[in-house]
Amino acid sequence: MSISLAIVEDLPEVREGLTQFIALNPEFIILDTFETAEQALGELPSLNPDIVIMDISLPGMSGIECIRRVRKKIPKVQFMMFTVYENDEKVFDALKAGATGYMLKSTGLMQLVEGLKELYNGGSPMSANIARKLVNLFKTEHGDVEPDAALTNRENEVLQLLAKGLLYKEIADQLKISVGTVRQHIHKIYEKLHVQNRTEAINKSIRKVP
Amino acid sequence: MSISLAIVEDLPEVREGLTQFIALNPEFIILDTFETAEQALGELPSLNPDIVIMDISLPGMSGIECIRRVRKKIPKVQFMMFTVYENDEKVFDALKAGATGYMLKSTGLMQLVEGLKELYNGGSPMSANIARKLVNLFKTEHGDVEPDAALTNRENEVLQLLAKGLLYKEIADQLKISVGTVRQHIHKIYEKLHVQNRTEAINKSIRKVP
DNA sequence: CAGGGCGTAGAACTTTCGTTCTATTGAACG
DNA sequence: CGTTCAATAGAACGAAAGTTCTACGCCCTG
Repeated sequence: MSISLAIVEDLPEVREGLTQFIALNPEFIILDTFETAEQALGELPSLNPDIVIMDISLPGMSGIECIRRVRKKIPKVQFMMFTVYENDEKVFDALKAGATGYMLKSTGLMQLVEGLKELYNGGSPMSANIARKLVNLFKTEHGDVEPDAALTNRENEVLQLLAKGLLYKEIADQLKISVGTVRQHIHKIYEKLHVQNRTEAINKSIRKVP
Repeated sequence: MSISLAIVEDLPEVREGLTQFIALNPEFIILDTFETAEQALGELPSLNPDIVIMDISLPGMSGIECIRRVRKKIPKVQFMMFTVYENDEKVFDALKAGATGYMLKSTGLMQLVEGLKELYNGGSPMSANIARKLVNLFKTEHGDVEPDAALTNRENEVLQLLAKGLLYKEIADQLKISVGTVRQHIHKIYEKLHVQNRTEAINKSIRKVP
């Protein structure tokens, strides 16, 4: 059972290099290659490959936008980013859009081929540098909180209500305490979370837990 | 310049297998090996290796707890998990504790050695299955916010920034428009969403909390 | 080409938020 | 038994947020 591929890559040398190298490997079948996201967008839904190897910087529509749109039509296709971009924004945007593999062009074709197999088997192969970005983000969002940053029970109650968008007065009424106390609790919460306002506090605490 | 290692692993066969295989590779020096987390905890701070290869299931203290404690003393040491555990909780706990590499014992020694090099060079090598867990978590937490159809493009842009907790002034700066306009957009947003303030708007559009 | 939606902008105003300071009570701890 | 901390509370004040009104240029559509 072979793995069917499509390639979206504007540079002819890279595209052909990829095609030829992958063709050496009998597990893969390359169904088609595209130079632009627009072309790919038209053809991919009917091609329905197992995996699309996707560049990011393309003339016209970006590879990321292309993923977003193609996935609406054929959600089970896997996307392997294969690009030079290594900055956080591009990486995270690609993953948000639905890419599940992310290999840098600098890591070489051998690893790419290994990665394609892993991707097909449900893994998320990625260059170690890319994985590090994810790990770092994960740690900033879920990292062990400093001891003094732990909120008290009461503070957590207040935070829950705060997160609903209630006014201080409404929170006070609901908890049967005064507005002054509410203010006090909230002030402490902001202090412990190192934030300046309600929205930041919510983003830092509530939204973290899936 | 060689990479110095320590190994924490209770099973003698695995420990010795690792030692011997890695010894074949001249880039590495194994400073010491430990059978328990407690032993490691005592010795690692003075050994100060570049990388610690860490098992999770150990008699007594777990490898994860060990990482947590060792990192307090020598924060720059890198930890490579090398374990059979593949369930989400263990993986995420290890990463929270400070592990930066996570390879499954099933992936083989060759890849482990490759991973050690990548870890030393600032990457986060991990088995593709482990990376997939991270990617999935990332997507559930940062999943694309499909812009609310009722809002105009501009209004959606403003809402995104509003949701980050930015001040009106900051939103204005970022979008290169005046604060008056920002106020105007936000007012329209609240009107369309039938809400009274920032937090309610975010709950209704982005977080979809009822 | 008139009308409507959109994006822009500012003025004037009220409400809410957030900070700072001070103070009291009760529980926990060594 | 003093100390520390969570929870309570209020006063006073400045900083943002949010409302209301007005206005203009642009583009699209009937």
